[in-house]
Amino acid sequence: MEAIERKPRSREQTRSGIVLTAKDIARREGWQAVSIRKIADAIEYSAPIVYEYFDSKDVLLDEIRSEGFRHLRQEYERILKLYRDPEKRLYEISLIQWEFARRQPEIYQVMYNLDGAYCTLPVYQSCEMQAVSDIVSDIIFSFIPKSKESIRKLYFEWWSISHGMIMLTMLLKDQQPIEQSEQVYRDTIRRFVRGLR
Amino acid sequence: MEAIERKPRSREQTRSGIVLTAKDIARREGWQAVSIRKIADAIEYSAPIVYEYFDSKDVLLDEIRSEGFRHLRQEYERILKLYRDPEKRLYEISLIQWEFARRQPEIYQVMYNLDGAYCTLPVYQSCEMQAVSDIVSDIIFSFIPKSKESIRKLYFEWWSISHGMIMLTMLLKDQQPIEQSEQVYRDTIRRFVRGLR
DNA sequence: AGTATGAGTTAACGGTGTTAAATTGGCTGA
DNA sequence: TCAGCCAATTTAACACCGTTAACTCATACT
Repeated sequence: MEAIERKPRSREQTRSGIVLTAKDIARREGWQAVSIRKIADAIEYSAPIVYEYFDSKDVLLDEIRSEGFRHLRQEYERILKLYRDPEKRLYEISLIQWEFARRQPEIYQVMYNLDGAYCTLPVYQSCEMQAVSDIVSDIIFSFIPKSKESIRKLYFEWWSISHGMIMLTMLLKDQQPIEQSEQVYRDTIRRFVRGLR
Repeated sequence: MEAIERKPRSREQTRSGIVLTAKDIARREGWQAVSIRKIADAIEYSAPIVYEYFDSKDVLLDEIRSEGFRHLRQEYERILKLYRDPEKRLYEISLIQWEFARRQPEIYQVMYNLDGAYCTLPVYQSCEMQAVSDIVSDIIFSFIPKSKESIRKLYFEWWSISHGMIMLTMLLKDQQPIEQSEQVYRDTIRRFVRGLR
């Protein structure tokens, strides 16, 4: 029916092969080097095949981005199960964020259109991003049950500190040892969390 | 000798025309839409002419980036002349940073490779960026003359907060009124500056 | 046997950065 | 006046890009 001799792969395998290859090229050569033809070569198909799985390169990038947010969400929820103390929760979730950006920088890049990664589909209003935002907002709320506006503001602050430090660390990665950056990150987050009491 | 009838322009005029056009396209259509041919069309030349002024697109982007840092530096120094109090200085410089990113987002983008802007030349170790870093570091030092490492850490923190908030504001610009973001920015920076005492 | 289906390919369009070759036009020297 | 040169500028080309239409071809069914 469908089994070709080249290399029998299910539709799902091919699809995830595309995603995997895109991420692989991005990791090794940067997002600006990721092209449909290069992906097709790697999965041993011609370029138009990719379009049977993704309507456009934009949609492919969006998929990878969503995948990133879903992964982050899972990790967040793992932390929620592990700890009950809001202070501990927020601190550990911040470390998860750091680890994620450090271990999979190419995913972090495509999530926020950094360093040549460019996906035109808007990040905000994506339910995957909303989900991770909500988790953090909820933790902050359980901390200090203030008005929605206050929570929003504090979440805004938390995200800015975390994301800002991650970005600067990426920028200086050849200049400043990562351990040092991580120490500053931990200290600053800890101070922020303390400050919420 | 050199005056052509098309439109007599000096070498310097043509060069700045290229830069101006690049920024203009970036502002209106985003950096991913900036192409050598489009720039050439706008300045009424053919594409190869651009290469007589800039060795590559990368170098052109780098020039615009450096210009951005130089502009920022000038504004910083204006503040230094205006105020002597370190607290006031750091606060006002933070506002300058905010204003700059708000008024010329396309420049801010190319400075840090955001949203499709991508320049492969490294930002760090560029003396223009070093200059603005030094100004802020010096202010922090005059605040609390601690060790070089402490200053470095505090500068790292300041930059992260400022840059993080600016990025998140750009991300949410259609979601959240900019006045609200600005209020949070001011508050957070003020708190940071106070915290330095 | 003949045809329809579907997977996969090739070829094409208009775009990109970049460079070599060709062209133009004005000036100089004979 | 005309040949020749030089500099400015353009055309044409290369190899890539995202994307789509048209084509091939083997299989399955009538």
